[in-house]
Amino acid sequence: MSASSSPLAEFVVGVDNVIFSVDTDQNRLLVLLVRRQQFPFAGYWSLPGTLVRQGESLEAAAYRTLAEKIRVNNLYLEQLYTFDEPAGERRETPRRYLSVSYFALVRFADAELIAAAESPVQWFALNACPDLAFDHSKILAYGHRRLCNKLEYSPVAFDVLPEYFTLNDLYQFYSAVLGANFADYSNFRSRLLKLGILQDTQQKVIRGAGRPATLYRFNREAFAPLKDKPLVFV
Amino acid sequence: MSASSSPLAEFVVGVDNVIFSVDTDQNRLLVLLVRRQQFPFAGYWSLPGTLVRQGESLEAAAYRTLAEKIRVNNLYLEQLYTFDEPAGERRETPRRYLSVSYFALVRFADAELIAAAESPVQWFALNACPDLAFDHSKILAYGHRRLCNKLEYSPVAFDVLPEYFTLNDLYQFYSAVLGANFADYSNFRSRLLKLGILQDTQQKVIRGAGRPATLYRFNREAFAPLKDKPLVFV
DNA sequence: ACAAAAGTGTTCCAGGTACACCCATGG
DNA sequence: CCATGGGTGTACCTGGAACACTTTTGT
Repeated sequence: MSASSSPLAEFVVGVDNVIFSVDTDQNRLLVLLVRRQQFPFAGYWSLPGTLVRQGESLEAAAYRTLAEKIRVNNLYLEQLYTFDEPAGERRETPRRYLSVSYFALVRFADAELIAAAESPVQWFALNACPDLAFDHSKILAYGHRRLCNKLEYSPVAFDVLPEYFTLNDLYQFYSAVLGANFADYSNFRSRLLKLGILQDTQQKVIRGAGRPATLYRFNREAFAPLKDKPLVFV
Repeated sequence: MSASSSPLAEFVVGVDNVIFSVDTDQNRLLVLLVRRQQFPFAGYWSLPGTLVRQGESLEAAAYRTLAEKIRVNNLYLEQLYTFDEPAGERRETPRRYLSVSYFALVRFADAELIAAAESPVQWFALNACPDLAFDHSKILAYGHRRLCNKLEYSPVAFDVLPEYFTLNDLYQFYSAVLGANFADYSNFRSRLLKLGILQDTQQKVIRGAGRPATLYRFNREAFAPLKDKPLVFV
């Protein structure tokens, strides 16, 4: 804010998105990557990103990047972290680069990838992810931690599940993200039901053998008073 | 990353610090503010901030701002959030401004304010804080939430308490930040002691009337294995 | 002797864990 | 009638909340 003794840096600001989705059928946590075509790191996979344009907010840039790669109706998005270029790699000419990363969770069912010949885009299972360009592996790891926390303390899952879901869908969702090392199914059931935020539509759904499952939906009104209370979903 | 159809924004990047400290004697949570002298918001108090210089990392800029205002040996610092200028207030000429905020906690005992005639700097009790310049009140609120969370899930308190402290010091510290509406003293005691991360130096200290208190110190070795386990301090 | 501060112990209860078990459907 | 997945119930245990009580100092 003060007149400085040494010259100010001029920045170009980029936005990089960590876009997660969960394939509940296959019980896999997915991340969206694009294949770079240009120098540097040509041929490497990287997080979808863009540079911020004049008059465009950071968040708008994040949404634009997302919209260029997939068509999706239901998603959750929040800012993740701002990464400096490491001092070593920093090329001060002509302008310095700053990456503001965003974290998104999208509904898998209606996420439709926009295939472009020049920039292939693809879901990767998180545990079968290649080395990424730049410091994107670091950003991805950071995003994964955030995802786990979000899931435990806030109802993001419901932004991204189908409107009507079974308790088993919900359980699959959680275990895909958190890695199967959490509460067993029946305890998960009772905890969720006791919260009183799931509405029992009397409908049943049959999937192969076994007893039909009840369809539930998330009850936003019932959840509202619990917002930012310290409640735990797993 | 792609050649864009509309021109890129050029940024100047600033760093704004939310610097907290705790006066355990008076049981007050403090935040460091500076009084602005220039337009805009002349006369208002604001968070200490600076513009990022060429070749200077974000974090380095945060440390520099801190060092310009106070001399302190023990502190904790981490990035908080990156704030866009709201679309309304955004003046596109000549360059757009981006604020990366940092969050710091410093040891009160050895924090020595650097008084400069041109820019007064002062501790404010958080609950007696004036309206701040720009959107700094919003940033401050965000920082306070982060502080509360950090305190509950990580041992930042020990970065900032004196090396030797009584359990009551620790309790005062927590209640100054979290606002006295948490566990009572004796439960706090037993929980902390049971964690096994406090080392009982056999020394006692007498402060006025009452039974002498045991001095403890934080045992980093004992804590290491518990790192990033989900453990709760309050 | 009494107040003040440190420190210990006890009782009660909510909520998590780990199971065993019952229910409804397809093959 | 059995395998499969959905759903319920129970017994056990940990850990927090509240609070009574003891210990050691100053005045």
